[in-house]
Amino acid sequence: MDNFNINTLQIARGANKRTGPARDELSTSIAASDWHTIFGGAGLSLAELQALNAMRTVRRLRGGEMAFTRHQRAQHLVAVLKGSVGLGLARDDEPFYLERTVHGPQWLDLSSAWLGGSYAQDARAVGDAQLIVLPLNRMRELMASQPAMLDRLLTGLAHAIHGLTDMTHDLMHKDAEHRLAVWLLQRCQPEDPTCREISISLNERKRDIAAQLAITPETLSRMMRQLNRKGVIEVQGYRVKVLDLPSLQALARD
Amino acid sequence: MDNFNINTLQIARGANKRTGPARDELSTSIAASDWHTIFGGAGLSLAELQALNAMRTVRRLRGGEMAFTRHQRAQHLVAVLKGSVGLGLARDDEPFYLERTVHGPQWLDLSSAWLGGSYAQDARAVGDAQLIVLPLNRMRELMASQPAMLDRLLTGLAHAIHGLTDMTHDLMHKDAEHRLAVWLLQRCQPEDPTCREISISLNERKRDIAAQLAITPETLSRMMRQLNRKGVIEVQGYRVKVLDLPSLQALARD
DNA sequence: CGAACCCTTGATACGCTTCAACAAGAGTGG
DNA sequence: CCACTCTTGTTGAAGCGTATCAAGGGTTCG
Repeated sequence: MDNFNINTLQIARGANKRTGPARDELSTSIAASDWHTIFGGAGLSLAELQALNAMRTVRRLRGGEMAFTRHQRAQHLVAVLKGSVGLGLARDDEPFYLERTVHGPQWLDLSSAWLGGSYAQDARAVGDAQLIVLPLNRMRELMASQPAMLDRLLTGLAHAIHGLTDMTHDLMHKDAEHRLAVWLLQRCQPEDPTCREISISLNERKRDIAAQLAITPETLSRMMRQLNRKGVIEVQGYRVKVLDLPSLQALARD
Repeated sequence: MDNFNINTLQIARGANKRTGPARDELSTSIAASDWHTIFGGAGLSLAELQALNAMRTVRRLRGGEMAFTRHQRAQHLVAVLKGSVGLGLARDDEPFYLERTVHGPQWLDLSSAWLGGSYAQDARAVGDAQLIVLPLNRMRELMASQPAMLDRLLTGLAHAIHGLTDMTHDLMHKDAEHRLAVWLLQRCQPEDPTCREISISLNERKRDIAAQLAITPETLSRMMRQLNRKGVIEVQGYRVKVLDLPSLQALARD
């Protein structure tokens, strides 16, 4: 059958082979657009950009490498610049208890540092990834001189809270099919609405998708097939076509 | 059998009778200790206390009254001063979809206002309660003049994130018995450890406890009986005695 | 080629919900 | 005072949703 191997996506091998640790790099430049994405779209002043670029460290991670663990003291704000990083719980036995995946330019952990303790979760790079690391004390200084920066951080934290609130709500009251529908819709958001057929390409392992939905890979497979049978989507390996958008939205709405 | 009626606790009647709305009051005074509890225990300066008392409004709620709804624009930081307020989803049919309950002096919603949108959830007073309402624009001014206040807010937001992260973690991976054990332990924390018998008094309806644990009242009842049979706790109506603390901790630990 | 990893499918088991019935306390009104 | 109603919690039987276990096939790597 149309059974694609994940290696096509160049993810799993890197995530399971333990290649040597990557070195930190300072020489990488960060585009202003990436800063804007991370800080919520509002206009960053030139002074802010300069200050951020002066304090930031870029850390390159190979697939499977830990970004941080919950035993480390959190003294930095951490964002993902490129690639994907999974948040969850590392266990002695291999399987990483994945709970959430953070993609592209986005905050990875904005909250732990302020509490003066350790990180709340373990973080592991899914594929190769790049991290932006900002020391807390220098961020404090920046906030003192640039009050606008303060709002961006508060907004970021508030955004995280609302996302987690939604997540707990769904976990409490919605079943797996609903959560999958929400996830699929979130994934075909930026597509062109003029195109009649909306197509999603899954660029993670399906078991990682399942983990984020808090279901087993087996259940995810069954859900996919079920939606396929209903004519809502068409699944071909790592390619999902949305055939009946209204139905999918109905499943996600309630 | 030992079937206590909830009315003994003077909660349910107030929560279901729709008594008239209470009027806002400015004349209530707030103890400095309450401010400290809300803002995380660190020392608030005299100037900060004065500013907070100058901007705050105290709102008295009768049982069942809405504190805010997710259709209102969030322009205030809201804390619970006295009583308990439930966060969740109000539905057309009576039953309020309770997801979390906030007790005593504690933040109720610290995040929504920063996003410039509406509240993330509906909030409803469980019994009679008092709210502290702080206008966002005046909090901004205070933060500008008192940099320490900024840290307190960031810490509060970070604390909320960690709590929600734990919640999602438990919902994803832990069963009802575990969550109940965690809840019970959280409730007998401030008790005197020298006393051989730890006793907890449930001052909410059991169905509200169940809602917070994301289980049905029936399941909660069964779990209680199960723990009772195991000799871990002894249940008598709204009085729970912890007989075997180590066992309870073991259930909560993993 | 075998080994390792992935996904899928089926059978079975378990946890929890749903539905229904019942007991007991509190308020209400005759 | 009693009957009636409303609420709450409890208990049991049945059923749904998802996990678990086991087996099989596809692809890539060494």
